[in-house]
Amino acid sequence: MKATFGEYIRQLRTNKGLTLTELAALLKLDSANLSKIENGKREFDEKRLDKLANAFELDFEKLKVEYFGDQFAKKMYAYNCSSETLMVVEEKVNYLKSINVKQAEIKF
Amino acid sequence: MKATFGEYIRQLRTNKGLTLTELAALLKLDSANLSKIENGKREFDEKRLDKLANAFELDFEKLKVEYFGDQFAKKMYAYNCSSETLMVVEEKVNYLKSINVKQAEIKF
DNA sequence: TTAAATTTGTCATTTAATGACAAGTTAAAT
DNA sequence: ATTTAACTTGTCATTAAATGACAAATTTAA
Repeated sequence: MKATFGEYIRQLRTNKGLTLTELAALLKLDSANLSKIENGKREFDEKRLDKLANAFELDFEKLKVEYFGDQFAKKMYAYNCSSETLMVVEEKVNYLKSINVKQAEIKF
Repeated sequence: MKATFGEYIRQLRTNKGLTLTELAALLKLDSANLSKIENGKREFDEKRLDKLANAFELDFEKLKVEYFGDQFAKKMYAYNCSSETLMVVEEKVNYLKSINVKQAEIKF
């Protein structure tokens, strides 16, 4: 998906023929703020990801990819992080997993 | 670098034979809070990345990779994001570059 | 055993995120 | 052209999260 998260939501919404007010109601937020979200002027609150998934019957795992992918990309772009950053993320995720495994082993 | 950002700082610090109090002074923060940072109980504030780079004569670009890599990895791990997320990040960074989104204010 | 170093707990303060609503603009329909 | 719904923008009070500060407890090393 080559778009910001805001653009992604707008696409979903317009495809389904919903107005800002209608979708905002489903997401339990103000239509003015949803407008800002779609236009990249506010962040979508991760607490509403489940409501978004329900509204459009989306696979939640894929939605997370879209959402967090957007978040990380914005930061990387804003701070001009080299693409090497992503390799390091992969390493570090594995490291965190390995530590967690060790902790779990100690428990039992 | 296979470690959390806190572990990374601790390594730098102990290699140089500094105490928490000494490094904390260089970073303009409380030694108790630096301890929490090294132990992963608080976040290192990005406003201090420059001070950290100075304290240890680090390449700033590499430090950013380490720092943001850590941040993203923690989130990915906490939310169990699939590794596909990183592909999406790459796509989205390119997308942001292509549409030349106005850069956020960068503090360093 | 004692002094320095580190860790932990707590809380007031600062800072950022959010909700809410008014006012403005755009777009479509008649 | 006027009206109406849809959308955008601006602002501000409130809420929630991050941070600073310091006391107290624990660990480490001399």
